[in-house]
This record gives sequence, C-alpha cells and structure tokens, in this order.
Amino acid sequence: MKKLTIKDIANHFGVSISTVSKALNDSYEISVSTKEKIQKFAKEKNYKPNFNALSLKNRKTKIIGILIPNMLNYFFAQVFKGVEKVANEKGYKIISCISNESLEKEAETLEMLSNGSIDGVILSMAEETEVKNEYTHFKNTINDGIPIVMFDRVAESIPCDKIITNDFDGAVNAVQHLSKTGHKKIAFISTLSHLNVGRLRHQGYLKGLEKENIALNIDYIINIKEDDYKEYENVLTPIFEKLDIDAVIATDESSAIAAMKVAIRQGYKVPDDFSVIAFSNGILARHSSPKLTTVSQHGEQMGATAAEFLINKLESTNAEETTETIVIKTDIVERKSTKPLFLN
Amino acid sequence: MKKLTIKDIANHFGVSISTVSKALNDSYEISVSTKEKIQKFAKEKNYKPNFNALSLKNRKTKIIGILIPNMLNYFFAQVFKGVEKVANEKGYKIISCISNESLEKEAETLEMLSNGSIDGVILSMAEETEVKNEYTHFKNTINDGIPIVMFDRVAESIPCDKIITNDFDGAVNAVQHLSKTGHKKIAFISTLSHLNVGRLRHQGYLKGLEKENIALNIDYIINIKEDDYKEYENVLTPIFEKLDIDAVIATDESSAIAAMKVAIRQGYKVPDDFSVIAFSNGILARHSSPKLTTVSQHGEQMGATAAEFLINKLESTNAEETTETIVIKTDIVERKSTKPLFLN
DNA sequence: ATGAAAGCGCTAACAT
DNA sequence: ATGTTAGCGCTTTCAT
Repeated sequence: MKKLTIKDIANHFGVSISTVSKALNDSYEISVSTKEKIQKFAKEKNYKPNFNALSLKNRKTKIIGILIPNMLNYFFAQVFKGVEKVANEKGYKIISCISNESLEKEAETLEMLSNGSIDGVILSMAEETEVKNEYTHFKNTINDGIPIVMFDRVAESIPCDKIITNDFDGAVNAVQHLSKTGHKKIAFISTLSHLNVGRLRHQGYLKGLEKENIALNIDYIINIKEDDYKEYENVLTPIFEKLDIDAVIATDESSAIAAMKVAIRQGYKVPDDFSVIAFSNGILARHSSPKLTTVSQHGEQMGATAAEFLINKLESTNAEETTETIVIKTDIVERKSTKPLFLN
Repeated sequence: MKKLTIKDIANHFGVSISTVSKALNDSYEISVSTKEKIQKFAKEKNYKPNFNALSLKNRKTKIIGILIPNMLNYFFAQVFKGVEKVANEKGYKIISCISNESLEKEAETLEMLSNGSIDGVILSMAEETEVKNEYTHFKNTINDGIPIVMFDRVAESIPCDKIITNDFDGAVNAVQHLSKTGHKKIAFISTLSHLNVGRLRHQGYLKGLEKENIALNIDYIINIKEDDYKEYENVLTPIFEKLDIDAVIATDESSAIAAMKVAIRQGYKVPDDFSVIAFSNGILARHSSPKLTTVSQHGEQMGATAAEFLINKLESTNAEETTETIVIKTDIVERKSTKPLFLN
C-alpha cells in the first residue's frame, strides 16, 4: 500500500538513490545492466514518480486551472472539452472551478490556486465581476507569475491573451440574413444586456439595421432578465401581441425558443411569417420544432485555442510579454426557423 | 514575481525558518510580538504556503479527481456541480478528466492520477469499460491506496462506495403512470441496451407491464444505437407507422423528443392519444413542445453524495473497509407529454 | 522563546 | 559507473 519510492528501490538493489534516479531517467552515466534491472523492477512494481516531489523540484505542476461561471451551460461545457483535449495532448491536467457568477468566489478561487497548485489559468469572467468592473484579483494572479488566458467574457484592461467571438459581426449577419429573406420587422431579444458580449450583439443589431436601411424601432429591443427562462414565454406574450414584428434575433437559445413558441401560438407560421435566429451552441437548437437557425459559437475551438495559447506561454522560454486577442468567428447555421438564404 | 517563501521572511527578520513557520501557524511557542510582526508581514506581502511542499510533507493533496465519460452530457455536468459544491465547502479542489467513453483513456487517466496528484477519485465508467467488463485499472488504483467512489455506471464487483439511481423502479413507475392514465400500448425505446442502467430500465419496464397486467409485445421494445440522435426520427418513423402504440418510455431525452415529433407528425395528439415519458435530467425536457414528462435523476445530489462519501473516507482515521451503495431515488416530474395522474 | 536538523521524494551538480 | 550532497518549501522533533 505504501507507495514505492526511489529510496526503496535503491535499498533493494543496494545502490544509491541517485543511481536509481539516473537509471530511471535512462541516463548515459549508468551502465546498461543496472539500468535494465532497475527499470524492470520499477515497471514490475508499478513505480510512479511522486507528483508533488516533482512539482516542488521543478517549480511547475503541469496543471492548468479553468475557472468558469457555470458548468450547466452548454457553451462552457464545450469550451471545457476543447481545453481538455489540448491539455491532454500536451500532458497537462486540469483543475476546474466554478465561480457561480460570483466575484467573491472567483477571487477566492484565484487566490486559492495561486500557491503553486497550477501553472496557469483559463477563465471567463463571472457576471458580477464584469458588471462591477472589479479586476484586481486578475492583476494579482498575473503578478504572482500565473499567466491568464480569458475567453468570451474578457476584461479589456487586463494584459493577457484573450479568445473571443465576433459577437458584433454575428449580429450584423443575423440581421442581414433575416432582411435578405424578406423580414424587416426584426426584434432583438437580449438576456445579456448587462454584459459586454450582450452590448456587442446589440450594437451589431443596430449596425445590421443600418446596413439594410431599416429604421430602428426602439420597441423592438427587448431586454429580459435571464434569471428565469420559465418566465420568458409569459414576458414575451403580451409584447408580441402588441408589436408588429416578423422576426427575432435572440442572444440565447432559451429566449429564442420561447419567442418561437409564443409566435406559433399566436398563429404565425415559422419561418414564413416569422423567423428566428439565436446566438447559441446548444442542443436546444437542434431539438426544437422547428429546429433553430443559430449564430453558432464554436466553444470547443475557443477552448482548444485558449489552451494552446496558455501552454505556449507556459513553455516558451523567452519572456516576451506580448498578449494577443484571437477572434473565433461565428457561423450562421441555417436550420428551420429561417427561410433559406440564396446568395444573389 | 519570485514567490515569497518562509525562508525569505526568516531572512528579512533575521530569525530561523522554523520560527517563521511556527509563527505563521500561530504556535504557542512563539512570542506574541514576533508572531504579530511576522504574520503582519506575511499578510502584507501576500505570502502563500507552497502547495506542493505541503502536499509532499503531508502526503495528501486535498484534491479529488473526477473522471466522467463525457462533459457534454447534462447529467454529468449536474453531477460535477454537486461534487464541486461539496468539495469546495470542505476545502478540496477538483481535477476533472474525461474518458470519452474509452477504456484506454480511462485506464491511462487513472494511472496518471495515482502518483500523488489526488487523494481520491469519483467516477462513472466509460461505456467501453462496462461493455468489456475490464476492471483491473480500478483495482490497481484502489491498491495504490486511492479510494474510488463510483456513480451511475458502477462496477458491481469493485469494492468501493457506489451512488446509483433506482433505474428499475423508475421504469416500473413510468409504466404504471402511463397505464393508470389509460395507455396500455406502451413501447420502450432504449439507447442504452448495452449498459447496465439500460438493462435495469428494461427490466423495470417488463415488471411494470406485469404489475399492470399488460401482455408484453416484443415489437414494442425498440433498441436504437445512441450514436446519432439526428437519425432517431428516421429510425422511428417506419416503426411507428407499423406499430399500434399509444405511449413511449424512452431511456433518454433525445429519443423521447424524436418519438414525440414523429408521433405528432403522424397525427397523434400528445398527450391524449399518445404519451411520452423519458429518463432525463435535461434541459431538453423543459423546452420541448409539449414539455416532456420525465423520470428525473437528481444528478447534482448524486454528485454531492459521492463527494461526501469520498471525503469522509479520506478523512476518517479508522481504516474500516466497509463500502456502501447509496440509491438516490428518481422522481416522475409531470409535464405536458402525459396526462395528469390523479391518485384514486 | 528560538533554532538546528531531519525528512517528505526527487533531481542534478559535483565528487570519486 | 556510481555515490554524495544540496536543495525545492515546509513541518516538526528535539535541542538550547
């Protein structure tokens, strides 16, 4: 039960621990015969070098932290998958933590991790952090020598690599798609108006209208609290009754599906009289009826990219302190909630 | 940038490192005045004891591993959330790994983790592992002194704590629910026939029929490969055309939703002429139209329970080697794909 | 009240 | 080819 150490092996063969260490690391200094017997023995006994001893010695753990606001979100799960894939390939393990959208937990977690537990961290800001604009904990961990890579919800002012999507362009494209398929009365439903990604999508929506020469109707901008997706339908029903709209762009799947249901209930035919596009990664889009056309976000690729950047930074010798911002483009995935767009 | 160590502090005050160590640990051996100044200094300089040094010394990391087949599955994400919550409360961190349903990756991962990286591990078996019945890697890690807690997909023969659901009873209840609301021609759609949880649900289905005095119709048992949920509708369409059924129990959400769509397309009214119940935790259930009645699995609670058991084992001094199996009961959550059940 | 020294498991520079 | 030693950062026993 007691784990086998290099010392035990040394005793067993009556040699010194450094001989064993070198033998196990296949050093040229050690004779072939002793190397062989020691390696064979170690293998048989299933010897594994102690992780903590190595980390202590090397001053690095080959562990990266990932800190996300919420694990029940398909987007973050996808990002995680991408990170895991790359980390695994490069021999890194992952400590994963949840901030629960809380600034305090985010800060505590970062604090807890910056004691040599991890070599670097990939994170997406908690909502509260972004809203309060409180970034000192990020600065602290960077000052502690722990590189950060941020994705999706990133803090502009923090000097670190950032992996984001083209939220603005995504929204522009969504508007244009709808417009080109004959929808001009386009509402914008946002559950993210307090976050930067939400604002960017909003601005993209405005830009899209402009490009398509559609006048802005203020009433078409609908902000809902994201708390309770169960309420989305109730919130939207009276609005849709009042408003004369023929399309919706939503910042997330749930509200898009709610919008679609309400529209159908009110007698619209989707996608002909009423089209819907949502920002999304999700499973919901593929299971709704009709299936949802989406501005799709490539979470896995974002995660993989984040991991690559972080690991590069960790393993690069030259201490070049440049930081990059990478944009992973969204795609419009046409499903059944919009009319097909033929390029003319 | 270079991290502050106990040695640095000792030098700064011209005292020995053991004095500093004791001072920081608030030892009675150290005078109040030196304790104060050392603690104050440490705090100001944001001193953090090195994690790896502590782990090496204590022979424990306060890290638990979690090894799940797939992160994009809402059930596993929920379990993770439960684990995270408890771990966090008790001061443990989590290293999370994905087996991707692969025996080899599962074994490799366990191997990689049993070098002192973690104190214990929570896992759900990869599909391949369960199918091939290849459990030596579990035995190895247990022999390495790393306790395992398994959940959901558990290996009977391995001596460890296990957290499972009452799949059998869940299926019985589902059948009875349908029967009592007037549905007797109940099909069973399984995407998990190769897994034990799938078999248990299957047996529960049979038992439910028996209890309700419904004769078994072999054709009503429909096994589909889970690979491609996109194909579910195509697979089910001809079957439903041929079969005379008025209800479906599905082992997962996706196939349930596919079944519902196909039924609706074929002119059935859900839930009146055709009811659907699915084993599920998911978001899909709450967003489909109509919303799906489910045998609901409480993943978060399973995760929390698993973490509690593991941490208990890790922190209990007495080496009692008993293992327990805990059943977290499912509930039927009535939504709109079944008729309401009034107890008579 | 403070310090010296050993040890956790390992590597590596420096003997021999 | 093999061994000795110091050191990674910390705790703890045993001096002083």
